Amino acid sequence: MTEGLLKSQLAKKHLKLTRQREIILDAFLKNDHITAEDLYSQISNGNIHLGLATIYRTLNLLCELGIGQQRHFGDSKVLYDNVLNKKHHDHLICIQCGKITEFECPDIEKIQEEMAERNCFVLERHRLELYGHCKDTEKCHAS
Amino acid sequence: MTEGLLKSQLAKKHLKLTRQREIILDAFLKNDHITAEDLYSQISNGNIHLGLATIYRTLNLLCELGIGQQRHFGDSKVLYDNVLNKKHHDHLICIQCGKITEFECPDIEKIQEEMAERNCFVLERHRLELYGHCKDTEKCHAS
DNA sequence: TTTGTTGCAAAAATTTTGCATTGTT
DNA sequence: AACAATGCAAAATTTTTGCAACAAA
Repeated sequence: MTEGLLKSQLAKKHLKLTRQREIILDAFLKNDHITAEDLYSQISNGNIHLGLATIYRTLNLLCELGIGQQRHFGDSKVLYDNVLNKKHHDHLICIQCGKITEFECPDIEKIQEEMAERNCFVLERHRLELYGHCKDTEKCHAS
Repeated sequence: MTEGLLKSQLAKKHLKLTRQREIILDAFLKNDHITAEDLYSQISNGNIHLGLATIYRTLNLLCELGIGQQRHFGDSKVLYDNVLNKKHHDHLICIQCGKITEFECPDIEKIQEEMAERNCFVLERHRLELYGHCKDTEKCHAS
């Protein structure tokens, strides 16, 4: 299913389906947000060796195909967000444990449209990140 | 006035007021958002030479003092946002001309609080960026 | 067989750090 | 005099690129 997807997406651009691309897509889709380096480690742990450059190239390719999206979240490293079969969403990031939760909020998006218009601006896309403390684990319950 | 501010802020931390720090603060406050590299160029153009490392160190210091804040905006370079005497604000970024406009929106912030709560999350801060096309100049009016 | 892809190492790009020297308090 | 800051060059970090060998169409 995903293999088929990848293949057809690649075919459109006259690109080739390689074993490496299959491996990377598979690993990528098992995560919600991951860095190139971490994906590299995950794949290495499965005793498959791929060059880090290939990971970067493929991750960027997945973004072009609309399967991934780059995010920052204040870190120096880029996180690749798996957006396959997902609607647009924003993120809650726990400052303490690093947990990332996705959410949607049509109400906010509506107001954003208004804000854009008020500023003579045609909105294309947005990025909203909420940082705070999650109450999920003991170490994360808010003070 | 700003000199006094800088001096007193530094004194609190047993840090010293140097000519370089004055120059950098002055230049920084003339901008709303700027990269370290660009600030370096601006200062160089005034025929003053400072090391780039000093710019970085001082910009980071200004962030610790609450005068600046780091931002990403999707670029690889960090933008330093001048927040002296400003309330919290978010940003509209023009994809075409790069223009950055600041805005506030209490309505959105209210909903953010609700979203955080609904997700068992204590909100600390947020980051909202709207990307699109501004209608200000000919080259930027939306299609 | 043609063209795209990989792996590696080297390069790029951005930011930080070590250290001797200099400047502030 | 004591301590912090600067400048420079070197290092660190993250990502991209060139190119020869290889694999897919």
